[in-house]
Amino acid sequence: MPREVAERRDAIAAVAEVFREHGYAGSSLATITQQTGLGKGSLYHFFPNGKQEMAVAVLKDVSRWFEEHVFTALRDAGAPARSIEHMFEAVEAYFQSGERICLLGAFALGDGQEAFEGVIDGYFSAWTEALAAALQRTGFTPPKAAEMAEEVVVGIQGALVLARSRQDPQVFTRTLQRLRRRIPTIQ
Amino acid sequence: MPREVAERRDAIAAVAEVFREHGYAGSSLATITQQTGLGKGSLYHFFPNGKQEMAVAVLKDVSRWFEEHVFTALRDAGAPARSIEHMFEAVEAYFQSGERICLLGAFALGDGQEAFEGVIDGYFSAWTEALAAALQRTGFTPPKAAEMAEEVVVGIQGALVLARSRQDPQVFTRTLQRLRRRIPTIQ
DNA sequence: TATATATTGTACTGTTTAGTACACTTAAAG
DNA sequence: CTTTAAGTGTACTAAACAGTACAATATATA
Repeated sequence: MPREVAERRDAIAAVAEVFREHGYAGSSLATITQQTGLGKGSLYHFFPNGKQEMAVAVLKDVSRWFEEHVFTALRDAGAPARSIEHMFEAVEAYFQSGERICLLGAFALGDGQEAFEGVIDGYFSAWTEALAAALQRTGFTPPKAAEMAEEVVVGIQGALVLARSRQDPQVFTRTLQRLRRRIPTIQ
Repeated sequence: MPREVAERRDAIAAVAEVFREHGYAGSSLATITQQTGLGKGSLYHFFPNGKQEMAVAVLKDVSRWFEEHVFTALRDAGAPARSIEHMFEAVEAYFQSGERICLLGAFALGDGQEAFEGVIDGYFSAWTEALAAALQRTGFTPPKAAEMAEEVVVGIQGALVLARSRQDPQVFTRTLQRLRRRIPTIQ
């Protein structure tokens, strides 16, 4: 009866899209099976603890992606200006120029499942601190670098909220441009 | 059997708190009755179309509050700098210095119920445009005023996301201070 | 080909879901 | 005191819910 054999990795990516569209509480098992093509058998095979485990896996997966593709470069010793510009490009690509929301931000504002808190906090902490470190290496004092890092992460999250609210992705791309301009040491 | 008689206005405020805590899909009728103390009889008396009507009423109520207490003053002819400073104070009070989230932002990122889109878009449009008008009256050119208005609203929403994510309300108050400083014409 | 392990469909369970129906109670007005 | 309308509790329904159990199938290794 099974047509294809899937991997947990693919399952996570597929489930992520469902959560992105309907939120955590709004994604029923029925919705997830339909939209991913994975049956309950597969889902509970990969995620024995059910929906909550799916969500944690998805959030950790997003977090890991940013760690690998963005944060690590920001922390690296060389070329801070370049790693910051790379961050902006990666962010623009990841959020599809404002058409995609941030799952971690959405879950933070949504139902406050305690199980998600750690991952969400870790994600934003890692981002802010890695960016602050890079800004410091471009010449800013530690407090100024921390302030600017917070401003950038805040701006990105806020732009995603507004882009989705007004159904206007350009709010996001405009904001990224504005934030870039605000960092003189990377021009 | 009924102890007290309530009004629709009180019901909206009570239901709003439930949505704020659990999100739309995460708020079951059982949760709502428990947390508000209103029985199903009362709820369906005030909101005959059920949960969706409750949510629309709540969102419109928040929107109306901002219209009355913030946007109108921004659009008024006189004292733009004062109305902008008043906006920052009202916003800080309304969101309880970062401990409260924005329901409209949360619903925008959550399950994309089509019924909410209009209210959400209207809220953010009204805010951005009213603020831009006030900024223009302090001396900025129309495009510069529009850009700054967007920056402020984006910043506020992003700060609410981060404050909740990191369980650190000070992200919000810090951001408000930073945004204030960025508008030289109101100092 | 034989065996072991990973993966999957399906039928099932008990609970929770949103929403309905309606009798009842309260508060206000005459 | 009576009448009316607004507000309320409770019992109910049918559908949807998360999760379980398990036999059947696929894949890999030997």
